[in-house]
Amino acid sequence: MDRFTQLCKNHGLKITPQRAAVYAALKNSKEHPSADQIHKQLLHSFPNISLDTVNRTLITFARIQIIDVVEGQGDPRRFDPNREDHHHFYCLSCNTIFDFHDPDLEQLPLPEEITRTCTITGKRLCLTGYCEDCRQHKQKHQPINFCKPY
Amino acid sequence: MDRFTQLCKNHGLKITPQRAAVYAALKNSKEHPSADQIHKQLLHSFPNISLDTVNRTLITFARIQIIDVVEGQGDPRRFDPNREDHHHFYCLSCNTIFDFHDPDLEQLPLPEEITRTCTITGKRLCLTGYCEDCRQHKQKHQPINFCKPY
DNA sequence: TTGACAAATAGGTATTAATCCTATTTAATA
DNA sequence: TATTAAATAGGATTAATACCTATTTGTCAA
Repeated sequence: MDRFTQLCKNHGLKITPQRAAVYAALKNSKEHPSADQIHKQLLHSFPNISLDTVNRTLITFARIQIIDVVEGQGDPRRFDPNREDHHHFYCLSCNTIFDFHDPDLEQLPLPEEITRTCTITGKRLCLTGYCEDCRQHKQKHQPINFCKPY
Repeated sequence: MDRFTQLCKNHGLKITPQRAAVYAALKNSKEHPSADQIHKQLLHSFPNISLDTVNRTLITFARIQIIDVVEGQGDPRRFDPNREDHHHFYCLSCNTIFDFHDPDLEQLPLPEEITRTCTITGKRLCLTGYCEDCRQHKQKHQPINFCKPY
């Protein structure tokens, strides 16, 4: 039994050709693709596969924590008036984002390969979890995005 | 001349009552609000202000780097098959996200106040900038989101 | 102070991403 | 192989965002 089959069985998910194809497509990608990109790619092998199935399947995978949603994405755009060096904590329950500072982190040198090859214009540590108010009342919002837990 | 007026003048922007109100509303907020939230709030003082104006104004402010867009948000949702500890570099030009590892960062203790009061389920450093391929050809996509530069 | 002009706005329309709805199909189980 | 719950396709809906254009308004120079 392959790994994907095992994962589905562990979570009571049926093993469908569509699911296997979505999983394989994402696993083989280094692009951090969108549902739409995966859908377009799979249309070659599954001419009738729907975008909804692809999106729903990806979200299912994120909920059972076999893949992740890239942080923040898929949510309405939010703005930040604070231009000082700071970092973000995202509460998965109430969607609050609060700022924090971390002088140690600001000092931390970045990997040499990146500083050598790329131009860096911004740096932010993104923590996810449950804030002080919400830690007792988890899953109020059944977060899909930017979630480790579900 | 107040700070907002100064910033607008520096960038050749006209000082309009709408802009001043949007700027003040965001500056006074700790909520990392969306355009829609700011729009609703401003309707009390500007009964005719349009959502487009609020959104456009916020994006203008982000372009001149007096505010920021919260990382990732506003873009179509993208997925990540990599469940190991890793971090993300976002290229502002080609929209590539690539993974990198940083053992030092993984070791770094987080601020005690956060670990004491919150439950942390995820940790990711998000770097923005221009990747090796794009550093010569900046601004190909005129990034709005997650941008320091414009 | 006023006139000219470019820039910004309002409000309607269009587009895009994401989700919902429901009839049909399918995988799992006995 | 029959049953049943789960999953899918495909169309419809919603929500966020961007576009379009006539009108208004800051700005600047006379």
